[in-house]
Amino acid sequence: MTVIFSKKCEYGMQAVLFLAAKETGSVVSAEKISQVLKIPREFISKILQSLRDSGIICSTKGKSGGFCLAKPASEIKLIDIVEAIDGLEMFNSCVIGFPECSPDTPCPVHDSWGALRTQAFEMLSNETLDKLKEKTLNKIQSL
Amino acid sequence: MTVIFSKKCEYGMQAVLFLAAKETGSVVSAEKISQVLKIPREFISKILQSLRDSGIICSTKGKSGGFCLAKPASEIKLIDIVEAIDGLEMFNSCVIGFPECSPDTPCPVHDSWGALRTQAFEMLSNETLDKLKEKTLNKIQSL
DNA sequence: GTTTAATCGGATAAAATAATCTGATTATTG
DNA sequence: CAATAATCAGATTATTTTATCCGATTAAAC
Repeated sequence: MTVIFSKKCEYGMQAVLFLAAKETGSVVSAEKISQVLKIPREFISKILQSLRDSGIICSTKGKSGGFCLAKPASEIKLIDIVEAIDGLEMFNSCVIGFPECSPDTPCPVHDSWGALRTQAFEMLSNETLDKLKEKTLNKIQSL
Repeated sequence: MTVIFSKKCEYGMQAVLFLAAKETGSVVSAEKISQVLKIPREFISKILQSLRDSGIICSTKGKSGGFCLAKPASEIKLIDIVEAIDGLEMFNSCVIGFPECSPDTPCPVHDSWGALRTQAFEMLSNETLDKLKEKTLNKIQSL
């Protein structure tokens, strides 16, 4: 194995990036997202529901219903999606699994790993969805 | 969730670091490792067996048997343990789960994540067990 | 040689994650 | 108002990962 984010989180990021790449305010169904991103339909539905509960996206029911961003793409960061689905523990836990890895009782790679982890956090915090729009469109076309 | 390495891999790294912190040639039983590192005994046994199959450690059977490094601590890197247990795919797969993420069809964070991933790989490749010996001893005392 | 303390190997169990099923509700469209 | 197309909620199933059990084998110590 070796996973950074859970499947839920990966799919969630893909789906929200997809929504952000659409014209503002346009509504997309779970079915459509499932088809374009090749994610099992019922699974992405559940993930979208939880992201709605977290306030990142909105949903409308009924015919021609679907999902859209809950706020401008410039105000949503990748780290928000990670936090909503997987949580932020990984940014504060030991990479080799020792308990209570802290400056007082550091693991053997505490400092070197800590630096990397901070960089990863900052990257995910800097990347807002609008900045990624064009690249997202390109990637989606290749799927 | 959000995991870098599997539990197996985390435990494996801890155990091999522990062996490397002992005097050269000393043999440690799975029971002892389990107690010191607080890892379920039967589970760490299996992990140690697989690391022996990978040639990273050796085992001797019978009374006063146990495990020890298969080569000098200066010749074992953390990445070797990761490779043996979790494999190296994570260093070549998309962080947000898109298929075929490559320079030709990059995901929206391909470049920024790629740089971090390379740094992580290099860190794990530079850290040999002997360099980490003292820090390992300190950490183990705090458990 | 018998006891004891260890690994070994194969099967099994438990827990977590990923995915699916089903039926209800909601709202648009004709 | 009936048909349709969507979300919603709860239950269930499947798969993977984590952990355990048990009997066999091995070798040291007495």
